[in-house]
Amino acid sequence: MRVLKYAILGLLDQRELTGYDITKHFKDSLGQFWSAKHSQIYPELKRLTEEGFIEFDIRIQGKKLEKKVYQITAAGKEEVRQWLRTKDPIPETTKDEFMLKTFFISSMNKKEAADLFAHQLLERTKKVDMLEQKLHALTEEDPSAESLHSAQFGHYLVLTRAIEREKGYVRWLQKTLKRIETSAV
Amino acid sequence: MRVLKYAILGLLDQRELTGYDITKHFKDSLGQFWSAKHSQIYPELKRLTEEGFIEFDIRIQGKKLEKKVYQITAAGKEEVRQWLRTKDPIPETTKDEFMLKTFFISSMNKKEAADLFAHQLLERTKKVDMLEQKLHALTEEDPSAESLHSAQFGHYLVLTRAIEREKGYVRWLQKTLKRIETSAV
DNA sequence: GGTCCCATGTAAACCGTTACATGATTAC
DNA sequence: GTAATCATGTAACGGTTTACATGGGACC
Repeated sequence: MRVLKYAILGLLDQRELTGYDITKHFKDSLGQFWSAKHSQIYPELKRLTEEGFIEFDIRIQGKKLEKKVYQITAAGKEEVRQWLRTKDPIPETTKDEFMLKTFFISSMNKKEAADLFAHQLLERTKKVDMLEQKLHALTEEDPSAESLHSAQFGHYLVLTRAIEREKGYVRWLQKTLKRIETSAV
Repeated sequence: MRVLKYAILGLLDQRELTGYDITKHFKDSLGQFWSAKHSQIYPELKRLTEEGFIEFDIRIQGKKLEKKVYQITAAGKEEVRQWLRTKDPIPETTKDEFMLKTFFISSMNKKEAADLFAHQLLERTKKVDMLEQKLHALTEEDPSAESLHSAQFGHYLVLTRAIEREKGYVRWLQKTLKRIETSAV
């Protein structure tokens, strides 16, 4: 598996980055589909360096703050390309605690179920708004982002996918909430 | 968190089950949104018994095969109800390795990207078919499953949600694949 | 001087998968 | 008899989160 390995190599295949920069990328749009904490990233960077897939320069910020700027090696580039070509089977399970609760809806009364769904609908709607603002900011900044040849195309694709995923969720929540509310007690 | 704890308590709140039965449930429709292997389930059952949320009877199958049939206790029922009422914030990240690769589309050439998307489209389309067959089987077996008051309503909801989730993914894949194929080299 | 952000690490605990291990029952 | 399924467990490993721990830089 070691997906984090490839996530880091993929990012470093675009530009040189510090561990801190990588952490920030996982808090941005990419974080909709993959993320890791800095406590996992720093040891992985150390390991990838030992394996020869990446290298670092130490740069001085200000007076004496040392930071490690990582670059991908030729071996690292080959490793990333091999991973990108690999077609894995799709996972059986995509974990979703809300849907687990939904499976147990017969253990809730009508009000409890309606409250749960209303809350989830509100949260997911807020998320759609947030994502649409991000997409707006991206296309403002780089109007060519929707083109295959833009360096931002991957960024554009994950945002559009995240938006459609959340909108689909919202539509299903609205439909199901109505069904719960209009059914006889 | 301990979501597996609640998944097991939720299942046992519906009916008594063995560890083996619980394992099977995670391979069924519920497995679209939560699952665990038997190697995780048996230790969790032991722990929940020690915590007083469940109990078991030993039943003899055939001549001497002993099986543990677990039942939820009053404390377990209260624990499940408290969890079902809890409104958690939605997770920032839903891990999806294919979308991680998509984010790195600028590291692929046009053919590699088209191949990757075509494969994913095929796999997701097969999954939609499989899920629709399951929904068909469910509504054949219990035509009242779409009603809030059916014991199968939770089962019906997870299936319809899984189908819509996968269909949304398929539509986005088709749209994006077309965009990749029709763009200039 | 304080607050927020930049920057890097380790340790412990927890969650999850793969592999190891065993044996009975059912249906053909 | 033999294969598939029922049934239960443990051990080792790997991935992920939370907490611990430290210090510099930029801005007000």
